[in-house]
Amino acid sequence: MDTKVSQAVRALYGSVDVDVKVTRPDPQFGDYATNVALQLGAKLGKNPGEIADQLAIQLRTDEELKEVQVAGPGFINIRLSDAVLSDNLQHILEQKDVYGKPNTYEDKIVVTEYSDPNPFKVLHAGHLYTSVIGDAISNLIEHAGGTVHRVNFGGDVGMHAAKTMWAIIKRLGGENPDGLSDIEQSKRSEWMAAAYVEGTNAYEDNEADKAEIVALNKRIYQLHTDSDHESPLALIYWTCRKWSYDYFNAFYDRIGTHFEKYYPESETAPTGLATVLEQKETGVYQESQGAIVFVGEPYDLHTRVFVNSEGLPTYEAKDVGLSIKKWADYHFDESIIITGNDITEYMKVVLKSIEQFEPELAHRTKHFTHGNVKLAGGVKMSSRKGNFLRAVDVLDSAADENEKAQGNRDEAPVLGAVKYTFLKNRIGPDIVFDPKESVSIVGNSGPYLQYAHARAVSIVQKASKTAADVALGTFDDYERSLLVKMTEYPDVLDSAVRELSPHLVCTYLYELAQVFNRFYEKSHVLDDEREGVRVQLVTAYASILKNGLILLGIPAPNKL
RNA sequence: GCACCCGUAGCUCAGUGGAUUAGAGCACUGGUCUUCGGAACCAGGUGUCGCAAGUUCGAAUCUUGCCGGGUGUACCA
Repeated sequence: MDTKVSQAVRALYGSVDVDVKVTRPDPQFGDYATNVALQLGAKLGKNPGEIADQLAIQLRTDEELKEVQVAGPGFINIRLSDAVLSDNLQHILEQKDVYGKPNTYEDKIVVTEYSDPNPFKVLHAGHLYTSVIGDAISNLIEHAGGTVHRVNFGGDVGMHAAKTMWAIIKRLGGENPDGLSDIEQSKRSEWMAAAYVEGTNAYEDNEADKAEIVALNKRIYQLHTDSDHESPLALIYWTCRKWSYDYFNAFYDRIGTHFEKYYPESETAPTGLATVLEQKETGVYQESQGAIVFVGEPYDLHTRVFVNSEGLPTYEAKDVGLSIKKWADYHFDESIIITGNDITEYMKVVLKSIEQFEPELAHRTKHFTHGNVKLAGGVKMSSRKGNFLRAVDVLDSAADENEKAQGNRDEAPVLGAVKYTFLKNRIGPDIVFDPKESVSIVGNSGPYLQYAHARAVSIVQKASKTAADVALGTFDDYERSLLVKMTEYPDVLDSAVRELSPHLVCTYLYELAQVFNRFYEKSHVLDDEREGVRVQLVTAYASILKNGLILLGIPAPNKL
């Protein structure tokens, strides 16, 4: 449609520099609309209404357009002919699940990094949120032709690990690895989460404990440097570290996310440290007050510590190491790091420092941020106080809700409800989550769409007529509005990929389902004289719904 | 203090690099249908689009200044 309008403009006004924009207006106005005449009016100093009239005359010569009307100060509203819509329907049916596939990332290698939980800590609602977001974005890029490598970065060393380990050792009555066998498998993650809280409180409240934790932190780094898997401390550390990864993997299995690679900080730290020390010689990093920093002020950023005065790499250096490792492992065209927006400024400093010695790497790296999950009523989550939402709490409350309504504990609608709740909003602002209200299973929700899909599939399976039985010809109003809505899908995907905005897909699918439900309410499919046509419409509709849901990471079973 | 993000219906949010009458869901009230699978459909809104200026034929959308909330700002991650 862009092309058609552009051609009409060129035919009448030559090569005017104008940004031809075609939108999808309210269906009562048309299938498409453009305000190009208003733009031209301003540019050429003519009456926009007259320009619109002339363009309309030009466009009416196109047989593929059924209606071209001028409205208001110079908008042009356009409707497609039924013949074109028939072609579109055939196209959807033939292409099936690849209908509307954009090629934005064709032949591109993309590394997406998200979720990033820390071993020795609990998975909270924020990890679930960022995992769902990261997954949907990865899916979108993949669908647009990219080769996507999903990776996960996590702190298996550092103060949080030391805090947890300190409390664990205390609970074991010393560095006594045998005591770990008393902890039941199902209790392990909770037990470690409690140890983290205990260690954090000790660190904040007691100077002597704090000193012990700081010392323990260094010893844990040393375990890695020495490849120590034998000493009592090492046995405790490696066992608990494995418990954490088991816990993560079980969780990712449950939500259907799979990472190709974990980058534990213990592996990126040495690379990061070495790089920072090396680049200190070239002047990228500087010594300051016993630490090694990157001075950000010349770039309108702030100064951050990369190696602390103990000689240990901070998160900054570990991130430098991570970037270098990812670059070496994948030689990506684009690296997308998806995190909360609280580290936006931090990441700018890290990337700016990398840009000094590895510009190509920095330029190909994109930091994409989302808001934080907040509890309703402005309650702040605090792991210390224990009033935070664990990731499993969110899933379990959705499961309870679903059981109340449907009487079963199927996971598909639970994932649908949770993921859709997280994805339907624009990525950026904080999202408010009310554990009591839980997640929605009616209205604009995942289960609504899953159900809509299952119902459509069920109808198709019962149909006796197929596409071949009927000539398409013309469409009635309900058929037509469904079909027009379906032709919008490629545009939606294109925007969603360009803007990495899964919520555009959510909004669209919901609107599509609403249009379908209106059609469905008024138009009988089976045993109707128009069964052949309608079955095709329902088939195409189901394939788009399924495609969209899968892109969002939401299961779309044929039966619920 | 400085930097960045966010203020749209009672609540949670859409609103595409400007436009035809600012829209959904939830909640509330009423209705539809002897279900092609009711997780449905239909009807019901007097919203200071945070406030105020500015630019324009036209601003929720762009600019500036305020107000309010959040986050970040050197040895945590």
